[in-house]
Amino acid sequence: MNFYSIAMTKEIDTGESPTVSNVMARIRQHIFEGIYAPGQRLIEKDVVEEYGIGRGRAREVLKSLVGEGYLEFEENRGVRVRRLTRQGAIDIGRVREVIEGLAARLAAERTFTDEERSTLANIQAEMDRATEERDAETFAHANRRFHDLIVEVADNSVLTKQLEILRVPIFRIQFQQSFTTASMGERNKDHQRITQALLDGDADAAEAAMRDHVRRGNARLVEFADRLFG
Amino acid sequence: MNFYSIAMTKEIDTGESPTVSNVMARIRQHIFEGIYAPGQRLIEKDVVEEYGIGRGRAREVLKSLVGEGYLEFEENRGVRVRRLTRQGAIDIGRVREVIEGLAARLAAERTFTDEERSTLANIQAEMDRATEERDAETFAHANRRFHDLIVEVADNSVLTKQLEILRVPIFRIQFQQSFTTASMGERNKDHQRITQALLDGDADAAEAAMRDHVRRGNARLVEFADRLFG
DNA sequence: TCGGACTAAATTGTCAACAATCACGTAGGA
DNA sequence: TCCTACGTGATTGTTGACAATTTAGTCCGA
Repeated sequence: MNFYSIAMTKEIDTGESPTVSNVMARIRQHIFEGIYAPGQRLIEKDVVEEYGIGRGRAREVLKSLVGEGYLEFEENRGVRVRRLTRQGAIDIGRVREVIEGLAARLAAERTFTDEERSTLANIQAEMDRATEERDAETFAHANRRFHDLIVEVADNSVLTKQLEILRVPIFRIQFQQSFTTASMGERNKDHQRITQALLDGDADAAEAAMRDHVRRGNARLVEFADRLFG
Repeated sequence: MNFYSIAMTKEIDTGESPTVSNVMARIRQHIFEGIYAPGQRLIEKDVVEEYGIGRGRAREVLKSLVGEGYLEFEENRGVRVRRLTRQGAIDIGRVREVIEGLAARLAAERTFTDEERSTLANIQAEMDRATEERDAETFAHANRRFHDLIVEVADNSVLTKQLEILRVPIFRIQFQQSFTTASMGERNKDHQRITQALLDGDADAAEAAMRDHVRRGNARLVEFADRLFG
């Protein structure tokens, strides 16, 4: 499962009313891509028109997304895309650290298939190359596939879902930040350590390396956000 | 914040329609207490009558709880209390292990107030006494307060919410199991280690001890559930 | 006895209309 | 100029009725 393709379900273009889960997936994707920005209100009327559903349905979809943590709700004022405070970012970061660490542990505990081994090696090689060539965009893309692969191999549905939600509010910031090549060398060293531990099947090392990696990322993230927003 | 008192909000008995969040809290509490058993369907009409709200509202409340993970939804068949598969219990257990571990770490990183220190010491003393006297009920109660205190001191809103949801589906099983005095000695030894690490402010030790403790609990839980359900 | 088709009740899905509330601009007076 | 009061449009809250679907029972024939 690749969480960057949450809403890659095909459009139903037959004039039929889209399913509730379909609409939810599309809104999630919009939030993820930043089409719906943090703090932006989602007006029921707009959702109704945009997705071609009734208002009752729209309200239920929005309430579900509130429950999942994508949206905030305020009485008589509807919903808006969840905003991130400085403290919230820190809180998320610490939880994300241990969850991503667990993903690495679980992945390392599993016996990799040959295909998984070569996929991992290929992604690592691509990141090495991108680091060498200071190609931030390629690195960012490979970075995503790297983390996704680990979560996929970890094969824990609870972890997958929680991590998806934890990643949403910081994804945009990470994206902007990723074009800073300054940290690329350090980040790739982390990746190499993680990759090695995974291929060795060393769960302790994999978890420790991943936690260090995420912790450093969190520190950069908070610093970056502070520079942006004061 | 004590997550066992989620729905302790007072009844509004004025004939007024209860607030949405109030109803949600009460349903959560019912699920937690097992009044709504896993797999049990929640019929919209019943919810409407039970809580005195309109059906539209009821549907939105239920959809929110689906989003939060308390309920499962199936098209044209409504919602039911989330069921737990064997694999699901294992997946939850592994995530819970690292989250509770993080709670212990965060708690240990904080400087305890005198009041917190004495509260912790009192709970530990109560558990020691209960273990000595093989008083399973007292032990179970103190055990809850112990884990709640740590989460509260950890003071991380993301952690608090995630842990609350993770605990729901296994709470009932833990409750039945808690009257088994067999593991009480072992469990209290774990608690002592955790308490000591917390009072020492040793974050590494606190996290490690808590993770070991939860991992052992998970193992007992799965074994217990297997005996129950085959 | 078994199984399939049919009916009726229960339940969920959908929609439209109306009420309540909020946001915002404007007019009037000190 | 400033501030309050008011009114209007925009938005959310709520309800009820009706449609679609599922569920459960019954009848009937092989």
